[in-house]
Amino acid sequence: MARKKQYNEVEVLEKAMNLFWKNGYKTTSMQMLEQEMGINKFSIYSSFGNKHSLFLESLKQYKSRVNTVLKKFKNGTNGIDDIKTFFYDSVRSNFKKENEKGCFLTNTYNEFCETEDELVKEQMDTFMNSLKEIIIEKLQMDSNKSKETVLKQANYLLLAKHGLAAAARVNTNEEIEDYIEMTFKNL
Amino acid sequence: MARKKQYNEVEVLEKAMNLFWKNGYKTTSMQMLEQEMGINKFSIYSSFGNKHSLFLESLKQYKSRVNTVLKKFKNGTNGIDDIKTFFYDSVRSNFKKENEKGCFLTNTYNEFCETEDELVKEQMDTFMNSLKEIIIEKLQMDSNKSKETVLKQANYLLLAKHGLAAAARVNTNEEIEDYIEMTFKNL
DNA sequence: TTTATTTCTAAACGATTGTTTAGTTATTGG
DNA sequence: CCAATAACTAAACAATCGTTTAGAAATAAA
Repeated sequence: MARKKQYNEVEVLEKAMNLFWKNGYKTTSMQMLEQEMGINKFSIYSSFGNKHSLFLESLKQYKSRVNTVLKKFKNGTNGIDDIKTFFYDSVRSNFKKENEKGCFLTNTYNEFCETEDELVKEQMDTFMNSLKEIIIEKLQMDSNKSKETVLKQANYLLLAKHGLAAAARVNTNEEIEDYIEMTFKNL
Repeated sequence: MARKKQYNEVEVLEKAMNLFWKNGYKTTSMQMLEQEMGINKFSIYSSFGNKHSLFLESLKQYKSRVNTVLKKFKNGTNGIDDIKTFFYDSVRSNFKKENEKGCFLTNTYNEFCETEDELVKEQMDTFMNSLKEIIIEKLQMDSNKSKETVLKQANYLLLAKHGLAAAARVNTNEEIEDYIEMTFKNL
């Protein structure tokens, strides 16, 4: 028995996510969010609480999107080749778009690694850990590898993935492709 | 015929650099700088102009420090081994310290890559270009490599260096060591 | 149509941002 | 010792930050 919301909460969250993704947390102001989301500050606060919780929601939204890629990754049966495909899939979204924003999670990791924001760090860690698990799983498919080698290579690939995500913002598609190919030559 | 400065400009600049290095530009406030540098806002402004120019000075200070490592790198005669040594030297400072701040230039690159701050970008580009030049030079010492291979490997190493710097903030010394060894396995 | 309830607009909130200014303190040269 | 000059302290500046609030507009049920 009252007025209806004139916006879709998922749609405006998606827009907020893209803005945080591009500019980071600190640089993105409520004024910018207002403009990008197309709704009033009041509406933002009534739907998402405050800036920080809106950021956390954006992170979760991103993770649920990434989860699709992660599931495909997990379900593969080709060992190292699956990891390579995952690397390509991770930067694939950037290949199409005009503006490369890298990986939202990695960007956030870099922005928050000196802070004491436990909520954000928690979001990061759960993702990194599940990623590491899958990579180890894939590497273990090759029965020739010792346990030590598996762990060493997993660390290598995790760090390479982190670096790739960071570098994907400023490098060309060709450079990125070369990098991935070279990375897997070493295994 | 007047009062003397009660602080050393190079010393306080070094302290400002460390704060920017750790927290980035946006997160570091004048209040934080006041406290860290141990001098009043007035003194900061009279010595360095404003926050932005203080940041640029901090970048230059960092670059001049890195230049020592870069010169050693350039003067080597061992080709790829020199590059590897340079990679180790680049993260060496982190090995000792309690708090890993990564590479100030890479951190800045990541923070500013979506902005239009030409002065900061200029500082970044000159460094990246000179780095790429040296890497190509080193790779060319191996006369077996084709021109194409050299360029491809140079791009690979530059991206790996970028990624390493980004990851060095959140990874352990062991992981970093493993990563570098793996990176140079098949060049 | 009226009334209750919710969403909207827009202005204002206190706190913090980077920056400036007025006034005090200290040091140097005469 | 005195006067001139530079560096200090501390308060205030306007602008912007994230956040809240009061009142108008709109919609559903009676």
